[in-house]
Amino acid sequence: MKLEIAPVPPFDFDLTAMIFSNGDEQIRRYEAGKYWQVMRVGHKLGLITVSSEGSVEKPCLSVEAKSDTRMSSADKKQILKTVGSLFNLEVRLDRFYEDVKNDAVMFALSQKLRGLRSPSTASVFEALVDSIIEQQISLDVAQSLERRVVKAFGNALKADGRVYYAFPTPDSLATASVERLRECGLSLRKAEYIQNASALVEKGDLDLEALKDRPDSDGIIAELDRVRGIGPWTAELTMIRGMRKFDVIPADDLGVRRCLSHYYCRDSRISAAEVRRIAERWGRWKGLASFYLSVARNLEMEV
DNA sequence: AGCCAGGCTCTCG
DNA sequence: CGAGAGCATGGC
Repeated sequence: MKLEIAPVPPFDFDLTAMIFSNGDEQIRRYEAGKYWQVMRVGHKLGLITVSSEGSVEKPCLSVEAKSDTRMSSADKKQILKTVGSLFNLEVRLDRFYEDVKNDAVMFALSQKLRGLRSPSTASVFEALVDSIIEQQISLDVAQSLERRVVKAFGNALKADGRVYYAFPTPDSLATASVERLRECGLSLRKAEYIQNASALVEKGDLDLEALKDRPDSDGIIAELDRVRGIGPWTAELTMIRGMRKFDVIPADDLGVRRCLSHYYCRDSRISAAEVRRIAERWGRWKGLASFYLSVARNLEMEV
């Protein structure tokens, strides 16, 4: 089954999908112009493949879905919505670029990365769990732990003779034993954090999707902060990746500080306060701007 | 080899 | 209370 999406330009699908890929072909991967991952569609799973049939300025996406069962029209609608969320298609990049024009560095980088969108997760829960896993350890380590958790607790979908995995549900992580979580390489603490937070979500005591709709970012951070294992860093990362709240910036984040310092302070050591001061110029786009900086740094771009 | 990596909690003094 | 140890794995 094939569907089409014509997003608001600009959108550089290939650049965005490449960055979103976690390199594991059973979870999500971008290869030879095609991006794929398993999605929840209603109560079933579907393998979704996305490719670009347009350009950065005239984007057009082709979306293909494979499932064990037939897709209804409601299913198709949901697939389109989820793809839109994953790639943040509703974000008005043109306004972001317009709003950072007063910042020569950010403006130059945003021109070079024109059409890049920050990837999001299908659920807030996924962003939360990922963020907990990523606490303190290097991204390489975190990614390997994430893959193990997804394969151990996520639902499997067989398609074309291969097995793919969807991100685990709150229920599956809530009922997972700490021992089995630890077998994925998680520390005792993180295993407890994840199990506990998943149980809160499962019981309805922590309604992440409802939190997402709250307008005050400080309130959301405060609410998330009450959960064991979630501090400001984890809350902010969850908000950026899972809720599309770009008015926050994880100022304490080691990577954010390094990137920001590279482009604005000649690689000198800077404090979180300094990060916040500089980030003020990006207004409601702080989170997106910091994402642009990290990508630029990874691609070794210079202004 | 050993040290550090996109934090956070718990335990001391 | 504020400071500091402890945590897991992988890369350098």
